[in-house]
Amino acid sequence: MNLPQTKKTLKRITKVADTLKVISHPVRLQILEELGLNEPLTVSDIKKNIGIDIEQSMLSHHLIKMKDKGVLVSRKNGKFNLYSLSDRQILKILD
Amino acid sequence: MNLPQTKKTLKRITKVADTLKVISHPVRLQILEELGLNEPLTVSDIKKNIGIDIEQSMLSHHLIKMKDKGVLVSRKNGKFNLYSLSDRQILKILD
DNA sequence: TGAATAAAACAACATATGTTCATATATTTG
DNA sequence: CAAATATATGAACATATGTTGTTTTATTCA
Repeated sequence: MNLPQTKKTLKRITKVADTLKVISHPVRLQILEELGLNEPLTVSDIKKNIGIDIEQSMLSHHLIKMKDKGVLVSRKNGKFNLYSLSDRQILKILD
Repeated sequence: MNLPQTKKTLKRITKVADTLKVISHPVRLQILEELGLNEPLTVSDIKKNIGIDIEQSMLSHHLIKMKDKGVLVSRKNGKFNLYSLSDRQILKILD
């Protein structure tokens, strides 16, 4: 393999770094994977679905951080908060 | 886009997380990009080539961390240390 | 209305990470 | 051999991040 490459600006590279940084965590990757299979999902559904047992508040923190960085989006529906991927391209990284 | 996905084991996901974590830094991404264009490179070449002005020891730290996590490999040639990517697939992430 | 549910917010702390600076090691070369 | 060059190592510190536990806020529903 030999990808053609244009050099990226520092700004663009910093953006990539920020995105990677916020998903570089086992729980967060599992959240992404879960949303890759089924989208959108409520916080409680994600809690149920991902393999790990995790505190509600911890999960909420993870979700909000990823939302802050633009990896996830959410919309409210009654008392539920539905999360989804803002760009499914990110799933490629899981390989 | 709709990628077919098999759920990954926690171990595998943790491995991915570790790899992403160690490259989630603007300088490190630029190192990868540089090695993507021209490989292998000495530490001093990398220092010259990447856009940012960076301390020698800092650069060394970055390189060694990425090497520790298996992202880079290095071999010695005289007083030079030649670094290269251990898997060029990683370059895909830069997009 | 008040209990129950869903989720966010906040505070406190521990650990990890990035950074700087100073020093050490290895190799080449005059 | 001494000086110069290339790179790694290590200590010290600041900042960022993950984690836990507790408390709010919003919403539904009996």
